[in-house]
Amino acid sequence: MTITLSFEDGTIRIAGDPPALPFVEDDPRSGTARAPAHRYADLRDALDERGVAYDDRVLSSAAAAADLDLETTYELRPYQREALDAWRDNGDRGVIELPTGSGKTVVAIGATAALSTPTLVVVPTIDLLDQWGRELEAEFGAPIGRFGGGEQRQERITVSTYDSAYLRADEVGGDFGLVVFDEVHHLGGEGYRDIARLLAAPARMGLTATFERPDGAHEVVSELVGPRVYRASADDLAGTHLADYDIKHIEVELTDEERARYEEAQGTFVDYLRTSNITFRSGSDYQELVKRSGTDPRAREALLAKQRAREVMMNSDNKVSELERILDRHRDDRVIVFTAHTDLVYRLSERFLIPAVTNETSAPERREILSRFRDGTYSRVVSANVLDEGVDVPDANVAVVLSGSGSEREFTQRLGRVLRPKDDGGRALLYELVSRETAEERVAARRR
DNA sequence: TTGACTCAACATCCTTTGCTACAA
DNA sequence: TTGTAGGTTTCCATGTTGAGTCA
Repeated sequence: MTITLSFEDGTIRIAGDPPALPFVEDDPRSGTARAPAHRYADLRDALDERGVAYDDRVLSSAAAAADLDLETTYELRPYQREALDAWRDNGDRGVIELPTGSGKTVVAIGATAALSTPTLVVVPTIDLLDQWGRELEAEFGAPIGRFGGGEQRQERITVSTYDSAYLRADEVGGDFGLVVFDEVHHLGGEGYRDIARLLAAPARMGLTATFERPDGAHEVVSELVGPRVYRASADDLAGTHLADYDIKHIEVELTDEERARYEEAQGTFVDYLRTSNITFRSGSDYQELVKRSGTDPRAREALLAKQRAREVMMNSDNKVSELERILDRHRDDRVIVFTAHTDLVYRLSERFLIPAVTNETSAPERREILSRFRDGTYSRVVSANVLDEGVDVPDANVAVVLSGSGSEREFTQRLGRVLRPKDDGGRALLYELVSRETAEERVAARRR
């Protein structure tokens, strides 16, 4: 009896009598065997290896028959070519790690053209949905489908948000031969990883500037998309394809009043740790404290105190004074200011008359501000985390990080905002402001 | 079509003191 | 002996996004 493979609700249905394979399970309800859709390529390999004949109906007729005959006019830069080759050598699977501004999109376009198969591109934001849509349309001269932002139109090349892909993967999972995950580190999220599980696409490409995740979930991404096959850092490309840069680390003192508030709050936190048998041996022990805070008022008070201490050290007055000096020094430059708190964003915006972009800024207003930043009407902009990722931010040459998390990813993304090569060949500059003798010194050390 | 709202999901959040098991 | 990695799980707060609903 011949084996027949087909796609059904995010799984591969295997009718007939398949050999025992570790990822194939019996499905008593349908009387057939099933494998998770993402194992499609493995399944075919295993059957081929055993010389088992099978009728493959997994990819919908459109996807299976399609030779889109795509061509790209892009001339790949040497590192882009190497990345694409490494990905192809790994059986059209794997993650490519390239810094912001180095042209990750171009590599994906190269892959799409090379495979000429129906392609799904998954992106985290609507902004990126639009950008990819425009770029693919211009490059291939074909209509580009969209899942997300109020549209649900499928084409042979379709761009989707992670959220819409999550909602539709079990239904359209058999329609694409190639899937590209932009900012693929998001795929490690508990829910999003199901997207990759429900798609049958044998060819998979992940793109990111920061592959590794502090919670280790990049291992899951490796399983679902493939291992990291190529990596170039900002340092590798600085001076040639990206701007050279300097990082200036500036320490500021807390005022007496801030110091008192900081010590009081931080003391409350540390005291609780000392008296409650909570040890911080590894990062996730913080979760233990959070859990306790649900039932233990003292734990809750300790966390709130920690929150207050963080606010004091991150938003200290002397950082604002220091920013004033920096802005003065860089009158003729294009400056992006980053903070960790929206309150501070608005304070800075009022005091220095800088346009602010936060999550509360409406989409049209945000477009307006960024467009004026692009054409030079505005030379400065201040934001919390909105501009870190997934937004097309016009190039700047000076970044000021007033405060941030210990996340290496956040830091890399912020640095990436100033790394596009400068017309005059000038260097980019990132200022990092840190309150002396506070936990912020550790935080800053951790992110690098 | 728009704008406002709600909701769910994701990400970060972190410190000293030395437990325990195991590998080099 | 010395050095290093190990195991556990649902939520204090803030910032951000996309989807969905309704006027």
